[in-house]
Amino acid sequence: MSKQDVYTHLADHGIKPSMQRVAIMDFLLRNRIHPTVDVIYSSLSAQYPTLSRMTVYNTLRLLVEQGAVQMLTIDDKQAHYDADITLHAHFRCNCCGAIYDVPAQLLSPVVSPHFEVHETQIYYRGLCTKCKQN
Amino acid sequence: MSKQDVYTHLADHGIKPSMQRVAIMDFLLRNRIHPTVDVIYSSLSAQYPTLSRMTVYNTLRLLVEQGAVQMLTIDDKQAHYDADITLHAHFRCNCCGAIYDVPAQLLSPVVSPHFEVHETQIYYRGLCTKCKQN
DNA sequence: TAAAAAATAATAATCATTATAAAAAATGAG
DNA sequence: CTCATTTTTTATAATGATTATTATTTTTTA
Repeated sequence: MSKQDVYTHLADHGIKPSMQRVAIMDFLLRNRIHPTVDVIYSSLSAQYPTLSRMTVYNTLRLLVEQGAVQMLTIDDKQAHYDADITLHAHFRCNCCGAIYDVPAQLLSPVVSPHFEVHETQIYYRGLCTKCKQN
Repeated sequence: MSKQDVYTHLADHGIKPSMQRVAIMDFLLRNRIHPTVDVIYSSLSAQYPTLSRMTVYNTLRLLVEQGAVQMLTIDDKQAHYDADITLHAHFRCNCCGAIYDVPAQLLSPVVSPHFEVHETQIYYRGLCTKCKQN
């Protein structure tokens, strides 16, 4: 995953690259931790001191609109973001808040002939290994 | 669905009945529209003028904790609530915001031997019939 | 190179939700 | 039944994620 790959990924989704967009997309591609806006902002602040939290919000909205990233609403407090847009489910630990990828069983895409489905999300919640032990 | 059924439903989940709790549970059982806190509060305000929005929040938290109601995070803006706790999925129209019940295909409950799954949610998003026509 | 457009940043505002504390209602012992 | 204790509800204020607004900077283009 080189910087060039990030440019390609953005271009594939019709997004013009800027320093900030590349940095945010790159962070999401390298850190598959389903970060929040604040995690992204805090992580990039050191390297990009002028970065604004607003730019993180704006960029993520753009990335989601263009289908380069998906937003997870598994956490009722704040949105999480995932650069992996292939079919998979998510597990969130109710104790530590960590979100894990889970292979998704294939679902019939036909919800109803009347509804036009654009997006499918499968969420599991419970306790992760670490938190079960404590 | 009589008032008595509401009392039974609450008792089955270890919840002591109060006028407010019965009213909120009753509303959820009769109105399968996946309402928000505000919809519930507004709908009951006429009949219960002293009802506080806080009581709606508190009661819903209790109902969810006791498993009498499930919270939906399909909408990133605000929580929606569903008295139907049987296995089913949800479809949300991105245009009008309405949330519909969708029969759920059975999912293997085994996410990972390491995770203890307490809850499963399946969300679809897209366009409903009405909004497709416009 | 200058004007126009796009993107970013700083600040303030919004709004769902939570925290806190006071008031009211229910419970229970004597 | 009555007073004290606990529980529930209510009112108010605070929090915090997100959005709106507007100024500034950067990029594009003529």
